Amino acid sequence: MLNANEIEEVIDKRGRQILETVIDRYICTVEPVGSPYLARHRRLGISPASIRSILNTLESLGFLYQPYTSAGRVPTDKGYRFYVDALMKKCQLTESEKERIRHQVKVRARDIDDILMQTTHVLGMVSKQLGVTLSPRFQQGIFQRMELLPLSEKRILLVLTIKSGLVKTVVMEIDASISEEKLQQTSRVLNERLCDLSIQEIRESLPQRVRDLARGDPRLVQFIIDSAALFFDFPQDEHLYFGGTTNIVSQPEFRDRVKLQALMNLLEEGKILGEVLSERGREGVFITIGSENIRGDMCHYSLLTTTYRVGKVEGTLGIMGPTRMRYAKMCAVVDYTAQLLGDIWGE
Amino acid sequence: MLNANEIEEVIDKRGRQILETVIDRYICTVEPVGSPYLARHRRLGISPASIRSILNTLESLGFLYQPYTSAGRVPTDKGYRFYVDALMKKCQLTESEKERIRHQVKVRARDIDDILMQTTHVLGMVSKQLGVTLSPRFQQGIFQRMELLPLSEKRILLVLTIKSGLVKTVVMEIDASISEEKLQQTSRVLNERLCDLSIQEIRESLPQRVRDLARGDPRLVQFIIDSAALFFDFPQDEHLYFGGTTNIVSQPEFRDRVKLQALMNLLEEGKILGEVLSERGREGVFITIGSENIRGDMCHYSLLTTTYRVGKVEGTLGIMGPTRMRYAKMCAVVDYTAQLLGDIWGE
DNA sequence: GGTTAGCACCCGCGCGCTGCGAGTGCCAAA
DNA sequence: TTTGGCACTCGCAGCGCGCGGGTGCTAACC
Repeated sequence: MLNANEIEEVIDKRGRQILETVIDRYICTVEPVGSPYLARHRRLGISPASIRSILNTLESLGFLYQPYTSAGRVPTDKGYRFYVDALMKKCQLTESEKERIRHQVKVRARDIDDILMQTTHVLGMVSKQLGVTLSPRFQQGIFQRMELLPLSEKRILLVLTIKSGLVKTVVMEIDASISEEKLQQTSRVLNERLCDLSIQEIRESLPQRVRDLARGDPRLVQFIIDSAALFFDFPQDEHLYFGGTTNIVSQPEFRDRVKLQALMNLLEEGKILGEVLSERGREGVFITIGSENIRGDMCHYSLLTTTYRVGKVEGTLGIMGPTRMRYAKMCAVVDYTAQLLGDIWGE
Repeated sequence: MLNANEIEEVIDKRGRQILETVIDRYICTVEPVGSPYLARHRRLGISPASIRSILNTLESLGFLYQPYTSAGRVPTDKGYRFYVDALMKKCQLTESEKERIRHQVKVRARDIDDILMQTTHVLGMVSKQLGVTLSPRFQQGIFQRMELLPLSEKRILLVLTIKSGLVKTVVMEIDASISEEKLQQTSRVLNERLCDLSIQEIRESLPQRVRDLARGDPRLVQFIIDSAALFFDFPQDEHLYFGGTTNIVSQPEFRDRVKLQALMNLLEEGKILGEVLSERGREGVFITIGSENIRGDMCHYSLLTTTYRVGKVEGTLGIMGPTRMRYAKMCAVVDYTAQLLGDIWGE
């Protein structure tokens, strides 16, 4: 973010006003903006000719470009960046918008999966872009308790609960039959040892922590140690939700079928987008615009994300769309939604 | 399905050959098929003129239509229906296709959710259509065991296992604190009473079955009875997966943006499609073509589904796409995939 | 010097015209 | 009943053209 002096150095006040107007206008109409419109629209008391010369300098600074000779101007990624950093006014959601989000998120909210799904959906709907959510990072959670339940002869259910209230179940297949009593003993002793550690700590030091167990079934303990990677390491476990494809498909930038298909690929594959999202741990709303996204084919989109908290566990949610989007509004939506999610889980 | 005589009554052999060729051709090219192509292609020893007269009768029977005067012919829904019922030869997948499906389904198959997701994805990929899967109908399952685990002061985790190996967890919030011992007692006695019943039976007769319990915590039992609808009734629980949007977006019928958007809506909303799928309990592959689908906007698509089994519990999987699709091949794909899913779960 | 009116010029877009070609229906002859 | 011939239909791609929005340049103006 630039401060006032630095901004002044780059463009003077009139330049900023014009850049802002161009961006606002282009976001609505998706058409190049020309000097006549700017002269008519803004009470700047400036003639089209003067505006043209300002547009010219804005273009030479790389904030605008002309799609072809003697067309109007279109913002560049750099232009949007300047807008976001220096020009954008903070936007508040109206009470009815907030209400709509609150309502939708709570519809049929039975478990965290439901909530995240609904949240993503409403993010998409309200923003008319694509809502994206990454499920909380389980590994940050604090171990609360584990339980081992017999399913059948050789299959055992491991139920892992995390302090924030998350519950995770894994089915184990073990090549030996173990009595129910042994199971209970084992889980009891494991619970004692692992209490209050984070999942990450457990994963890193499980063998040392449980090596010298007196009670419990040694084969089972060994099996759990061997499979620790599976139980306590959830690299792929960050589930990606997305919602609002309906909206984004109708955005004019996706007239081009190739682009649309690329987007679909990106979504369905999920891997790249998941990785990108999981690397975005920052305070506040984190915005990357177009070519600032270097991964995959993301360079045609803007991404607006923030961190939400479910107890002590963190996840990422946000909005993805064409670079042409209402950044101020989108910021507010993302921010409010993340906050709401934290509140709901607090209840 | 018509028998040989009935088929003969409707169209003679030459007519059937021509209808089949038109359909095969149209499926590849997505362009109206004309008499010159048919004369060239098939060694029928028949001139274009004769073919035209046959095409004429096929059209008057409603199997074909002309998109405009003096264009070639395009199959109607009724035409596809006749093709599927009477003309289509059973198609076998090649070993490499089977291998591909097997491989994909098992990638990262950790729990049933993963498997179904992967399955749906591969259904979409192999068919180049949209793969759709409805998760198993939990209510048909046979109760095996339940476990009550304390999460915190007033929150209890209910773990419900079903004979086929499915596991379901629900977090309960109860307005009283209950000792761990009481919990165990309660779950033990409930397990005795509910053993070997189907979830559906339990849902219908839970109060009668547990009314006169001597042991266990009465408040907890009452709470479980009161919430039986929540625990044992999973109307919305049939989760809908879909995969392969990438493919279907590139199908030429979705050039039309409105259609594409309608499709996206159908998918994302999920409700209608979910209902439609859940009503399709039939043996074998069940095919409905275009206007035969009366629900929602489904009348532009064909749906090909079958039932898969996970233990005793059934689910539905299939393929959805434009009416123009390779029905024989798609049948084989759907059939093989369902079978595979049963086998995997058997292991 | 910054601002502005005037002007020549640029270029995408929509429109109408046209010719081509694929395909048809009809008819008369085989 | 089949077939070759023929006139006709109609979508489509290509082309040319004029419109209009927008520009840059220049010369005059404050």
